[in-house]
Amino acid sequence: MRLPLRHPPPEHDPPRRRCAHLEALARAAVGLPLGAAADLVAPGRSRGRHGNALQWHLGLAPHDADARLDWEDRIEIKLVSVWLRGGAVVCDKLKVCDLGVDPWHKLSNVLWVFADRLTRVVVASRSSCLRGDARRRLAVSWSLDPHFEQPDLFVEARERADGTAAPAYYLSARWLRGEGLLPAAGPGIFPFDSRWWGQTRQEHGREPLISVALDPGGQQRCRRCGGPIRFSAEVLAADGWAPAHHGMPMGAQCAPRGHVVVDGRRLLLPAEIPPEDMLDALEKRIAPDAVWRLSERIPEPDDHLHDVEP
DNA sequence: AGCCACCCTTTGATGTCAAT
DNA sequence: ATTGACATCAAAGGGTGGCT
Repeated sequence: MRLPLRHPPPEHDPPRRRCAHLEALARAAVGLPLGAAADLVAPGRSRGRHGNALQWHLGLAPHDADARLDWEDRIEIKLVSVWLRGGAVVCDKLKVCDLGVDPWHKLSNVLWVFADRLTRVVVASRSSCLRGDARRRLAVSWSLDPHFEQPDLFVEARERADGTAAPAYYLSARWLRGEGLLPAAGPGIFPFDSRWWGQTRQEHGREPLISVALDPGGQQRCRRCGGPIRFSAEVLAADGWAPAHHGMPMGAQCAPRGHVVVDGRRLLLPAEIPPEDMLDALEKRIAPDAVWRLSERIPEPDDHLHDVEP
């Protein structure tokens, strides 16, 4: 059920906020797999676990929902899952905040971080400030009928048996595409087959494990346990990834899981982290106490450039 | 016992093609 | 050329399963 917005749009542009430290971290995050950190900071299938993992990598505490902006109360950080459909990059609608919080403030200065839906590897980041025409375009949502006129910012309430609801602000997927925020198709963004993913996860109770195919020929040794992995070379060539069959012997980590291979040549590797560290994290070949944190590997600049208008 | 930054089903839009 | 049956595709929106 869609409801009217509670907060009217602002009539003036918000100040533009930036932080050189956050920008450096965002640049370095491209190519970073979030799965290993998610296992560390969030329980198995909790919602938003990869967003929590990103916050942790940026040096923040995995945050709870409140009205303050994530980064020094100046910049909101939003993780958006993306995948390839029909050759184009797409995403889902995105929750902004609960109905009690002003969404215009949340969206005033945002660092968007995009992660591939299949691999949970960060593929791009960009900053936005809701100013000028962008602000006026979104402000139109205030006067549109929430049901019939498809506003890009809307309130959605969930009817429950007891009549209560937890309404929240959402941004439409159309808005992210229309504003040109989504990254272009390129390395690291794979097609996603939600049917196969959902079925496989249901069969095994957990998300499938990823292996990187360095030789696209159709079989290789598992780098976690040494067991054989087989997959269709044709599917790998066509889609960049393929369902995989892990034969015996199988290690304790591999046995209870479904398996996927992704084409190593189509991965997006990080610029500031050694590729072998990236592959260790992507394939979950890393002990919980050894998971490295991006913020500890990226030096903090002396000047965060808070007061400079770019 | 609630809760929910997911993901699947439904619905509507668009494309294809053969019969008039 | 026009129409309608049928197939295919993507966006909307809400239910549900596993979490705290």
